[in-house]
Parts: sequence; C-alpha cells; structure tokens
Amino acid sequence: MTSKGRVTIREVAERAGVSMATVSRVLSGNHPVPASTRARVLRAARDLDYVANAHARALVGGGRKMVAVVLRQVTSPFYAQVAEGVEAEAAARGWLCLVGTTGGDPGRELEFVQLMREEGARLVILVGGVVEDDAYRERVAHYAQALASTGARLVLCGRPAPDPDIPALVVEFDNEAGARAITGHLLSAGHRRIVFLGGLPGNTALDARVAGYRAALAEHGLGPEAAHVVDCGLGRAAGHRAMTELLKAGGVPGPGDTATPETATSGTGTLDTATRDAANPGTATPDAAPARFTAVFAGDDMVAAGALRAIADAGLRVPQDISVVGYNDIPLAEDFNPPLTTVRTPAEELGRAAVRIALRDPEHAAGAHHLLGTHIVVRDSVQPPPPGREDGGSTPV
Amino acid sequence: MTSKGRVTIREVAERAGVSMATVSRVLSGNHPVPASTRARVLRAARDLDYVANAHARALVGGGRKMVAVVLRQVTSPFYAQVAEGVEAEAAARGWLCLVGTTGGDPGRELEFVQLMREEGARLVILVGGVVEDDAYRERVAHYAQALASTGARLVLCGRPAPDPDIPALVVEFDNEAGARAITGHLLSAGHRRIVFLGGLPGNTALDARVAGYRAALAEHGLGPEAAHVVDCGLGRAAGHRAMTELLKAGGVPGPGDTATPETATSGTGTLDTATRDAANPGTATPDAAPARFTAVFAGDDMVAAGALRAIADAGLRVPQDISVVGYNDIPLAEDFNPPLTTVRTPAEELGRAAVRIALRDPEHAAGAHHLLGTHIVVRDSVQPPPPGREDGGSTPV
DNA sequence: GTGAAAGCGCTAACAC
DNA sequence: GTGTTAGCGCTTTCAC
Repeated sequence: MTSKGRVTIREVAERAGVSMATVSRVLSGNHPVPASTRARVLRAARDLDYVANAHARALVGGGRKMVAVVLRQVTSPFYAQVAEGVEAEAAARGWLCLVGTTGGDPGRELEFVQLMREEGARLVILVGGVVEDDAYRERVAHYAQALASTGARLVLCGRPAPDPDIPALVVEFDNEAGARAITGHLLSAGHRRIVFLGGLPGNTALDARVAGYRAALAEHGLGPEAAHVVDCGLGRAAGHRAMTELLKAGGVPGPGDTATPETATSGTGTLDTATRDAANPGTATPDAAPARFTAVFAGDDMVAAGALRAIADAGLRVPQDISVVGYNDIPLAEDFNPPLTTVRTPAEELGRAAVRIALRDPEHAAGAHHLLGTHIVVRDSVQPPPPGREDGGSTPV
Repeated sequence: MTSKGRVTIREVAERAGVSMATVSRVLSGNHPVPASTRARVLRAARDLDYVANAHARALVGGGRKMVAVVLRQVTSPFYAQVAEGVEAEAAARGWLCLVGTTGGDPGRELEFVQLMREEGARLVILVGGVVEDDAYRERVAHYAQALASTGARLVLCGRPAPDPDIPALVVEFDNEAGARAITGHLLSAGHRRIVFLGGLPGNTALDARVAGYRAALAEHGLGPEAAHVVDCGLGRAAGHRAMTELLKAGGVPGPGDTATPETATSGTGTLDTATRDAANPGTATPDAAPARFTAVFAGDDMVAAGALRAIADAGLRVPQDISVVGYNDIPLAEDFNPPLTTVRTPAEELGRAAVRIALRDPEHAAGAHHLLGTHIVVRDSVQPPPPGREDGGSTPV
C-alpha cells in the first residue's frame, strides 16, 4: 500500500510471518496447508490488497489460459456476435479472451498474431472471409506452424485452410447451401431475374454464396446468362451505391415504368462496381444496362440495408416492385423496412463452436473441417414479381 | 524450431555467436550496436522465427502498454462503437487493447478489473451507465485506488465518479442536454403528451435523460403531471413489450379510434414495467391506463426498434399516428421503419477521447470530468400530432 | 562494443 | 507442514 509499486508475495509473507513458498501454496491452493496458517496468509493478502503478477506466474509455467479472436471490426453486427460467442465460451471455461481488430489489413493481422504469440495465447481464432491468394496461404501456413510449434492452436472461422495438412482447425458456415436455399426461395416465388449484389471476387465466403446462387439458378433450369453478379463488395455504403447505379442504369422499371432511367448519363459518378455477367465474365461493363430484374440477393444484411434505402430513394417499393433478401440475419434485420427475409447464420454459435471444438480434443482437431448449417428466415421483403414481369422483361429498357 | 517449446534469446545468441545481452540490445534497439553484429543477430532471430516472451519482458520492467475496456456486451452497437474507438486510439499509439464483457454483472466486472491488475494494464476503461448505489461507489473507489497505487489509471465512460477526490477520469455525454433537445423537438412539433419509454431508476445515464425530458416539459410550460416515464429498462425486447402493454392499455387511440383496446384484459401477462407518473411517484400502477399520448421518447435506439415494431403490430403508423424518437443514433437507425429521429452520441469519439485524455496528461487527468456534446439528427419518425389530438385527448379512452 | 551477472515475482522441487 | 533454493526469459548495470 504505502510502498512503491505492486505488492509482492514477499511482503505478504513477511506480514503473515511465513515464507514466500507458503504464501504461494495458500494462494494456489494446490498444496495442503493448515487452516490456521492459511487464514493468516489470506488475511495478510487481503490487508495488503495483494494481486498476483500474472507475468511472473506465466513465466514460471502456470500462465493464464488465453484465447485471442481476430476480427476485421467489432462494429459489424455479425463479427460482434462471433466475438461474443468466443468470449462466452472462453469465460465459461475460465479462459481470458482478447479481441483484436485488423480493419481488414493483412499487415495488422500478422502483427496481432505475432503479438499473441508473444503473450502466450493458447488459441488464436481468425474470423471472416478473405481473398485467398498465395500471400494468404503462405501467411496462414506460417501462423499455424509457428503456433503449433509452441503448443498453441489456430482456428479459422469462415475462411479456408490453405492446405489440409496444415495444423489448423476450420469452422465455418455452409455458405453455398445457404445461398442456394435463399435463391431457391426467390425462384419459388416466381422470380427469374435475380441480381446478386455484393460480390467480392476472391473472397471465399462471397464466392461460395455466388456459387450457391448460380447452382440454384441452374437447378431451376435457367441458363448461366440468368446470373448477374455485381461485384461491389460488402458494407451498407457499397450496397447503397451499387443499387443506386443499377436503378439508374434502368435495371428495374418503376411501377408502370414510371421510373425513367437517365439514358445518357448512365454510369455517372465514380462507379467502382463491376457487373460480372455469366455470359461474358471478365468484361466488366458498368455502362451496359443489365437486363431488368425483379429481385436482389444482397451479399449480406448490411448490403441489403443499403440496397433497401436506394430502392426507397428511387421511389420503388419492396416487395411490391422488387424483392430483396440478405444474408446473416443480423439482430436488426427484422427492423428494416420491410423486415428482411434473409438466411440465418448462428454467429454466436460459430464463435462458441470454434473454442469448444478446438479445446475438446486438440490433437484430433488439427486439420478438421466443421461446417455449420444455416436456414432461411422468412419475413416481408419477398413477394412474387409484379404481373407481366415474371420473366423480368428480358428486353433492355 | 526443432527444439521443444519456444525459442529463447539464448538460442538466438548461440546461433549468432554472441551473448544474450547483445541479442537483447539489438532487439530492443536502444543501444548502439555495430551493423555487422546487428545483422547476424537479426538473421539468427529470423531463421529461428524467434518471438520475445512478453511475460519475461513485462516482468523485468518493459511491459507492453495495455489498455482494457470493460463493457456490458460487444453486440450492443453503441458499446461496440465505443470499443472500436478505444481500440483505434490505442492501436495508433502502439498500445494493446483488451476487451472484456460483463453482461452487466458487477461480480464479473470486479473479477475482470482484478484480472487486469494482474496483467498489468496501465489503463482500465469502464463503459456504460450503472445504478449508482453504495456498493457501486465502494467498488469503484476501490478500483481507482488500487489501480492508482500501481501507477495505472481508471477512466469512467458514461458513469459517474463516486467521489470527486477519487483518482478517476470521467468522460461522458451530456445526457440531460441531449434529452432536453430531443424532447424540445417533439414539443416544437406540437406534441404535449410524450411518454418516456425505458427508464431504469438508479441508472445514471437513463436518469439524466429522464431529467432532461422533464426539464424540457417544464420549459414549455407543462406541469409535472405531463411526464410519463415507463421504467421498462433497455433493450429491444423490453421496448417491444412495454410499448405493446401501453397500447393495449389504451394509451393511444388508433386512426379514428379504430384500435379498440381490450378493456378487461389490460395488464395481462408478465408485465415487469412500471409506470412512474410525476404526479404520484412510487405508486406504480401498470393497470391504470396512462393518459393518451402522441409521441414516444425511447431511452435508446434499441428500445425504439422494439417500440416501432409494437406500434406496427398494433396497426398504427409512425409518424402519422404516433411519433417516436430514440437515443444514440446507432448505425442502423436510419434503416428503421421509418428512419429514426434520434440524438447522435459520437460513441467512437467517446472511446477515443477516453484514451486520449487519460494518456495526455496523466496527473492532471485524475478527477477531471469531460462532457461530450450530442446533437439531434432529424429523420422521418416525427410529425405533428394528428389533428384534434394535439393535447393528447386527456380524457381517458 | 560486448560479456557476465544480478535480479524482476513467482512456482516447484527438494530439504528439514 | 514449512522453509530454502533454483530457475522461468528477459533487461540492464557494471566490468572489461
């Protein structure tokens, strides 16, 4: 208290009139100690407001069990839920949970993983889709190997293992199945012209959703030219921007074709989105008005939020004029206008599962791949397409 | 690599053919070392994939600068933003940020603060309103004193300091001013019967908002009987439940009084909300139908989300039949139906400010009290009350 | 410029 | 039962 710096075990020992070893034994509680001495020591510790030095403890072996979660950002509702799941499961087991954010920068990710190695984290959980290039594979292989060499484990949530032999556990949602199901929902409602908004070429999660979307289209007997994916990336702003451009380009007619698209000024502004058409992939032609569409499949709920706003701004109604679905079922998706039909990915469970599986049987876990199921939640943003537009009016505007 | 456990400085020294001290000097970079040896050491470290042991380093003095944020939960958009602000500001200064959640349990809060003391956090930031009772005051006084005794600092975000002499910095929003402003906005639109939904007696943040609400009412010449606060607490579910009960109790008539309230069944179900009426405080009478109201001031945006849904479920429209405002302006508030008029509390800035101020001048900061401003953001959930109901139709239904 | 040695606070053998 | 002692991996005087 009065002394400078932290109270140490030595001071407690002096006050209690015992040796440091005895104090340690009492505090750890792993060694039989007579009640009388025990009480004296505890009393002294409390009087001095003693707290153990976690670093000294860690140094000598009994370090705190710590799990680190690495996210792009905490303000994303989806990521926040995953983090909460990890936190909850870790706390339940008496582990400490550390959250790090990267803002999507691989450099910061690497830095953080390094940090966690220094801090002695036993479990490092990397969350979120990524573009899977050689740099990524190399980076992750290094993490896994480095972590494994000191007995720590790596788990990949929603991103692929670079190599099945790498000592990493992967836990993710079946994005393709979820996307196929929700696309099927749209198709069953009668929609034939559905655009996928929010592609991010190379990103494994989005690519899987696009694949599911394409598969559903094919299952319903539609040719590959029926697919339209707008690679605008994720986020509310991206969704809003891309949807606005799409509407401006005449992608969808207003009620009774009242929404006249500006013919000459299409492609105005800084349009960093590209329309990937299955018929001619690679030739991104943002200026070419896509065929009319009656429904939008947003890459995630935030994109859907932006799209919804853009549609409303254009004077169109959802779902009467155009149907919209999202992905993830974030907590506020039911408060959108209209309440959003989307696919529920149990994010918190993803986080819980990650730590549960990794901690269950460490040895067996390495290299394992767990797929979590998803399901559609139907709300009010889907309706059959307006009469006369079932086929989307495939003639250009 | 091949050896068991972590690579230590000793192995690097051996490989580089120098002493441990030299390796340390090169790695710390605080001591002049010839380029040649330097290179050899660096090379050896890289070859071995050496990472320093943060605990050993911390033990000897040069511990990593670490800030800990303690929140109720990360999935709350508001708290997530605060955390992001703290994280960002900390990262910018090379500090490590650790996020802990308590679920609102004081026990877990105490546990976590203890943990942070053990880990040697230099800055502990407690976020969010609390009920300010003696237990709270004692607890926080202890945190502050304990942290201060080892040179660490405590900052309180959105909660009061138990005592001006306690070595804690407090940074918060001016809740009363914000509430007064938004209530004034409602009053200016012509509303006279406004209910405050989401009181939480004892909670400092909510109490301040209620105070602001009352002050605005008084400023507009309304007597204290004009205030109606429903103490349902925060959260979407609470808002939904309380609003549903309010509507059922005949608090607001439908368009042309079409919404017939169930007269006999009012007060059904488990109603843990209590209506605090300024005229007779303390006598919570949930069964007594409050006077009709034309507007709702929700304690925060999540409560507003629940209220909005309840209103829609009752077949009423916002803002035509009833106006609603929220608090905090969470990222998705503009996607509500209708887009929500609310008061913007720059949450991320709160987090940033907390670390910035605490780190700026440590000595001067202790005991300081910083108030951050807020402002109204007007969207579409407010409109003058329906004709003929400007005074709320003070006769009971 | 570089090495040897003394701890940081704690736990875990080993004594007694 | 309890005290003594030897480190855990690192930084940092203090010599050379």
